[in-house]
Amino acid sequence: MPKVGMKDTRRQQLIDATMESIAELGMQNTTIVSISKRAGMSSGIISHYFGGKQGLIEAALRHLLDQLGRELLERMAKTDGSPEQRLDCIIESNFSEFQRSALAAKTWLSFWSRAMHEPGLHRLQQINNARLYSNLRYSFAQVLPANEATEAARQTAALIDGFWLRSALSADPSEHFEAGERLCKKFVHETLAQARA
Amino acid sequence: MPKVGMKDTRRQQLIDATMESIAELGMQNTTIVSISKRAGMSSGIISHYFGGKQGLIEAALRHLLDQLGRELLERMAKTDGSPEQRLDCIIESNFSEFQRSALAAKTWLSFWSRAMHEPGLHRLQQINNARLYSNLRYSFAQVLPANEATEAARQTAALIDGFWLRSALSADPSEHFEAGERLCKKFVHETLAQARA
DNA sequence: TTTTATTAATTGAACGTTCAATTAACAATA
DNA sequence: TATTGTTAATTGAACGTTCAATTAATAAAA
Repeated sequence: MPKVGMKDTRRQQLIDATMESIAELGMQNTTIVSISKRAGMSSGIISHYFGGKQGLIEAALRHLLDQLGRELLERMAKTDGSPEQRLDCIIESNFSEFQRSALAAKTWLSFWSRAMHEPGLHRLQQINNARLYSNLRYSFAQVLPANEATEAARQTAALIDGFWLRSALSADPSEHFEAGERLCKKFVHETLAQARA
Repeated sequence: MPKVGMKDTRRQQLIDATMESIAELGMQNTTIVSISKRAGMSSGIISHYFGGKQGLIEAALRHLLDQLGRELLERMAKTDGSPEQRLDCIIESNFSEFQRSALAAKTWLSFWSRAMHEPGLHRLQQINNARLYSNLRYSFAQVLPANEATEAARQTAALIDGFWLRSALSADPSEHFEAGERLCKKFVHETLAQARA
């Protein structure tokens, strides 16, 4: 059965299976059996590749964060540097196709909840929060005075997370995501427009 | 040891202990033992009063929701009926002293996460969401045209949930809560001011 | 005495981890 | 080319732990 050089493939398959299991069953009911079954492997392989269940959970969150980061870089590269466009980019990458899938959203919310009581996850979570905030603040600060930029960035960050949360909990996440993205942009544009007036 | 008429007292003590345990240990690590120990009782009492752990969890969420609802009614009674003041009331009750405690916030987020996969909790969650949204929409609609009121209500609801979420996850929840309340009100007031202009 | 309230002990299922055994691919040897 | 030795990949049963639920026993109140 074994082929050499399967390490990266297997790790990715297990991470995918982890997110599927969390999205379907919730973190509460996700076990190493529910994960390994979905990946078509045995339960022991998880400890072999990730040192244990906890290691796999953290690797899965790291994967989500990486994907979000890469998404943002890609979109940023395609625009000129105007604050308006950069802010749109940030919003879009947070609501992008990848995020839009109910699978990722549910997984993310499960991580959020557990992050409150598990330092490893909490650290990753805080890094992500800080990155979103500082990206927003940087662009606002090119148009608004310092303290107003701070407030606008906080509001926008909360708006994004809030729409996300409500979408993940709603019966029809994708519809909610679309409305959320639109209304986040609306807020940003009106905030900028008011500054110019 | 047993006294008659202890039912309501014991039930409330167990609900309080449940929220303490969830806030301290997380839902993951909250067991009937961790709850009953905090309440100074034996583990069997939970099944006796709530039919089991799940029944207690749902009762605790119901208690949080009731408290939020009562908080809102109280504040509403103290104001005139202007849309501006009513909106402030809604925001204040969502950020009130009770909510501000890290204990409630963490408990709430744990519930949110589990609500995705447990129909009983999900139902309670949706009722709460709908109530917040319709309260907001009603007040906005007295000043704004229908579709703008809808959008403003959605944005405000997302803002509240977003600040909440970020506060619960932050190192210093109470400071975040304060800033959140202020920035939610700022959004509402500027939205109303723009409509009048 | 009967009922209500409560406890302490017990049970059985479910879970994560570990590890000896197995398999397949590869490399060296003849 | 065929044989053999080596290693990476993978399995799944066994183990110890933890948990929710149940049970039987106990104590106070009516």
